[in-house]
Amino acid sequence: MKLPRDFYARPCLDVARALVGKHLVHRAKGARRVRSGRIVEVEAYVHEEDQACHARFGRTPRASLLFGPPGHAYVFLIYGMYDCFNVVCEPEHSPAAVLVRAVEPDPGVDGRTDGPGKLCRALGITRALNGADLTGAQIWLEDRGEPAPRLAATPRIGVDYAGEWALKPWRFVDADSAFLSRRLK
DNA sequence: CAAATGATAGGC
DNA sequence: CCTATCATTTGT
Repeated sequence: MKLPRDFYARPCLDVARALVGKHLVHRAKGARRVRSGRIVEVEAYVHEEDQACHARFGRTPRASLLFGPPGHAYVFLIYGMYDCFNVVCEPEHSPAAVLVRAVEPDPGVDGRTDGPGKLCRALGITRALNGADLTGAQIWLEDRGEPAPRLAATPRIGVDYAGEWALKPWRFVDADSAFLSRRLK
């Protein structure tokens, strides 16, 4: 079942934990098949005070989506060549998002999906989807009724510049997955 | 370990 | 305007 808007209108850390084990599904415009994967790794980015969050500079043009209503895609370009897919959560005016860092590819998906840039490439997710409604027909998340995974939490990857915020254990993974962007310690 | 590659934000 | 930086990936 497709996750409803209510799912996203909760505290970011709750949404992040709940997303592990759900499936990210993309139907490219005009495509007859979807490309999807089971989420095994996410990170939470929580409010302006979180010095790793794009909302730390306030409501800039790029970050404005984070301040908008929940249940929308936030896709940005990183290092000039990779897209990163995020889910906007929490009520309007409360900037927060969950970055999807790795999925286990569902059948029919080509290419690796064990990293935020790689999964976007393999699923065909680009900045054209920035702002897309996740309750729509283009891109969404769904619960396939599978058992909840065993979760582990670690600090977030690649945010060393964020000082004490870099130490928060806000990366959540399926501890039993072989498709993580990095091994668990 | 360093290159690739371009949008973004803050500073001047 | 100018440029350092960046929620990464890949190859040496």
